[in-house]
Amino acid sequence: MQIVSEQSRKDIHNSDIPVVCLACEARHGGVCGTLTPSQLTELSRHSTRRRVDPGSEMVGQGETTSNYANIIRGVVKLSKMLSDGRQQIVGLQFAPDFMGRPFTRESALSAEAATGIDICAFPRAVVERLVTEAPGLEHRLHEQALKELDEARDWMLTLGRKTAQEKVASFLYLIATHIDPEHGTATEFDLPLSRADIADYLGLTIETVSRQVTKLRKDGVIRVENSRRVIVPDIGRLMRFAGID
Amino acid sequence: MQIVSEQSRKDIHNSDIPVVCLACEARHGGVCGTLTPSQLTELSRHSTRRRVDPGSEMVGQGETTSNYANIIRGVVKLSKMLSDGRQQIVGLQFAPDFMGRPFTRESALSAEAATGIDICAFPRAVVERLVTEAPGLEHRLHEQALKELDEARDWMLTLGRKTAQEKVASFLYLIATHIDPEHGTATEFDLPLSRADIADYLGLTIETVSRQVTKLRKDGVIRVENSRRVIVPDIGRLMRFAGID
DNA sequence: CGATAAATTGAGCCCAATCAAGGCAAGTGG
DNA sequence: CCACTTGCCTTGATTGGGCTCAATTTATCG
Repeated sequence: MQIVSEQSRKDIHNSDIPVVCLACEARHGGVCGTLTPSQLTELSRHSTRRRVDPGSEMVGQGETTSNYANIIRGVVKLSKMLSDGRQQIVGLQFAPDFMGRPFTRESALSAEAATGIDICAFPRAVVERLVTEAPGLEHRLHEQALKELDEARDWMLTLGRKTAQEKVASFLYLIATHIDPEHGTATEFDLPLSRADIADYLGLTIETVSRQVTKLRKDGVIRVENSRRVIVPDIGRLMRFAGID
Repeated sequence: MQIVSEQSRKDIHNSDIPVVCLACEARHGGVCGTLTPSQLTELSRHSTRRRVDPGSEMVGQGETTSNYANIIRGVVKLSKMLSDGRQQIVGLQFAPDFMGRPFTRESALSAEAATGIDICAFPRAVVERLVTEAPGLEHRLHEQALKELDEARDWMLTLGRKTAQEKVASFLYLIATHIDPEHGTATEFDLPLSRADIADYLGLTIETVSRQVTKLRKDGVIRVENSRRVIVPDIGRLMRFAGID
């Protein structure tokens, strides 16, 4: 985790918005959109932009967190582990999601970069003070929590009741809709997760994931250029294989 | 779903708190705790107390919701269904939880009374107006959402990675800690869910649930008075069977 | 190119699902 | 009061989907 930019965060006199925020890809999508220019300046003064390599752990299960962050680029996986090493990914976060569990110091899960990512990190104290001053900020965080809750519950149905085939199809559908939101009937994308990660997300083994991908390919539901690149000729057909309506 | 009390909700001149709220078991635990007396009066003016019989559906998947509610007594199960009928319970709510998904009109899940329950229901419009006036209310709803998110993610680990034995033990542990919070090392309680519901919550079949309960009984982890009443002589041992630390 | 990790494929097994039968308690009607 | 039904739970026998273990193949990278 190396610091990429250390340029001054001071406000610019001829603009209300801090320079670092002006060029930020998460300027409107993250939590920043609700802040006034002066609040944004205050936040940006304490923020640091970081690049994190794929596979490196950002927060460990049970650790005390000192930061919140916006994801500027890439995919983060949130996972939980049993004492004997069995692991379950409980959520994926895509740019420009907000990362961090408000109002709790100790993290109940671990956060790891699935791909290379860029984040904009803020000290928890600054965020928590801003929350009390800007009701719009808490509202935004609330909505993000509700979105994650909806996603978690959707995934519980997948984990508890779907077959391996449906699970893999559901995962591909999830990625398709998140990576390539303006898809037509056909779409194409790179998987942000390894087979091992996909297995941990679906509650399966690597081998089963691999076999089901092969099966979907043989059934003509997907085409596989290499192990990461996937082409979906007909999203509706993929949805049917995923058990979605 | 019959209306139990229709008494006047008007404020009493010699008290700041509405009468119906004074005697309410959820007065402090639900969302009401953060409101000022006048806001509480406003809310209570539009609230209706209802009793709902076990098994009756309160909100259907895909329906438009018109109400929020506090659970005064009993257990509510939140579930999702696939088109072919496979079902997964994605959450349980106990008194004095708040029920309802803020900021969304269409429900993504169905809510059904697991036991007999009492609720205090409010029109969504009243709640949503109060949210804009009382930042403390949004904060309380936010915390409830975060709590539910934590619980959902815990359960994802159970659904995805635990064995049938561990799942059933995890369920018993969950109920033990929610029904009888001030337990010592031993505890005893009635299961609020039928075998079919437990199966839907654990992503198992009723037969497997039944077999695992029998197995836990034969292993001396629990004693079973009748199919509903369970005695746990040693919570720590149950936790170990549940794969918790 | 060789080295190492990631992914695929195969063979056999095991845990939980399925299919089927029976028990138990509460309710119903003759 | 007893036969019958109904709902819920348990138990047994069998099947099968996904796991385990092992061998190859394919990608990645110095």
